[in-house]
Amino acid sequence: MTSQRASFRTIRDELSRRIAERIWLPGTLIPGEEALAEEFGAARATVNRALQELARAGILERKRRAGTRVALHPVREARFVIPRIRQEIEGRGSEYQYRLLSAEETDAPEVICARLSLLSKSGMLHVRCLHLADRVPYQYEDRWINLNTVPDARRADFKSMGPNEWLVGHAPFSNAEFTFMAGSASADEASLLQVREGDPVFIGERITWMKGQPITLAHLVHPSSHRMVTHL
Amino acid sequence: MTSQRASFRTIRDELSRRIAERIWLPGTLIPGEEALAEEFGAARATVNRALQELARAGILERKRRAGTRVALHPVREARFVIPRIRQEIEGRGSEYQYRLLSAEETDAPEVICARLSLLSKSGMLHVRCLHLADRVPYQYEDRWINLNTVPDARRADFKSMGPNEWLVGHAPFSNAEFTFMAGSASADEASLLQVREGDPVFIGERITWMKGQPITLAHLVHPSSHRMVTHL
DNA sequence: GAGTGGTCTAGACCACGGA
DNA sequence: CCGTGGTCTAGACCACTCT
Repeated sequence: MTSQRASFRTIRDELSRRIAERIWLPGTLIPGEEALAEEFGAARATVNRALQELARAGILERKRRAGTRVALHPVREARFVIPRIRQEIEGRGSEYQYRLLSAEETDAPEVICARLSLLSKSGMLHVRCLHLADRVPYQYEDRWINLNTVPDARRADFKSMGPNEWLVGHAPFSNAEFTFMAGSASADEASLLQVREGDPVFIGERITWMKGQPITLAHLVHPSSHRMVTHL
Repeated sequence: MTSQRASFRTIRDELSRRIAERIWLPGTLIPGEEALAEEFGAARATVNRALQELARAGILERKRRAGTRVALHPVREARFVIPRIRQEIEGRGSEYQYRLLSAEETDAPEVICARLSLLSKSGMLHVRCLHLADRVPYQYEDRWINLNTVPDARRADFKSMGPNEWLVGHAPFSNAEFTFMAGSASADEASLLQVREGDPVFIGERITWMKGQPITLAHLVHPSSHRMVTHL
């Protein structure tokens, strides 16, 4: 018996409760949309929306003809926000500062070409900069921008605005890959981040594409005090 | 002119295209649902679904009365799968091995209590184990389980099954926090992971709750060769 | 108050894929 | 084949919020 008026939210939460409280065990075939619609006194479309949300969250598995089952091996996903460095820092109430270290058009080394699946190593813009929070080094950014895809970047002024900030405003991406890892600070990175050489660093790498054309590869290095936190 | 038959997918993609190709610039107020429905020859509900998906993805911002705008500061999110270690390793075609190092009921140290907001330090199960891929250390797991929330864990046998595997089957969580960071291998961790003491390690920490009750805190340490990858 | 998005309904047809 | 989920429609009412 559910006293609440029908709504995809209440239905979703009630079904979610039945799964969490193990009334429906993993692997159980749950009633069809029609049956649930009748039970909750709702339209099938409403039940459908509730079920789709749970399926998207990974706690239900739906197949035509076979029906809907409680996921046996819930492949749960979490989300993390793709931070824009200025917002990230200012959002915590810290003062954001930016320092351009270098920006030059040059040939890309082998590693970079390979990482971006580039045929030609020319027409690349190499930008290095530092982001600070409350005057303390927060992130060192080493970025390659593909001028063949984003020719406008040649005229961009990275003295006052970080390349990420410029890119979100001028070159939207359709596709991205994020990699996170741990590494050791090189001599350069150490002096910029004010840590000792060889100290652990948290590294994020992003590659973005627009319709299959690589836009940019960003190598983002944080001191080991950095935390990347997300909730589910 | 859109030649495709109306469907929330085609509408979504077409709107997405207009934004990506800067036909609608960030901040633009786009036509209302009714108008779009007419343009695409679809019902308003169909347009609504397309718009909702784009809003959820962060590229549109919708407000009642104010209409729908192209997001100025697209707060984009990416998803990552919460891996179950066995699947993660076997999914790459590697052989999974598991080794229990210790499991004992003991008082939790201050740090752990604080992290879990626990009032009492008793009734905690401390489990340490190692996960290997192709006989190479892959992850060292140091976990605290709250027996007050999950009393059944006392009778669990962690000799053949990792605590994560046991928990997903016996104690679903309603809420979780994930933290990722870089650190240095302690002497213990170094010998277990077969790296040198002080070498960088990639650390993941998860805390899970069931209805506000803390279930477990897992501290997961990977050698620095580890990569966490996700796409958008 | 009024305009916009948010949700629900009843009915319909379609597509997939298991039996 | 045919039952199940996937999607669409036309219409309706509601909720929020800007003016």
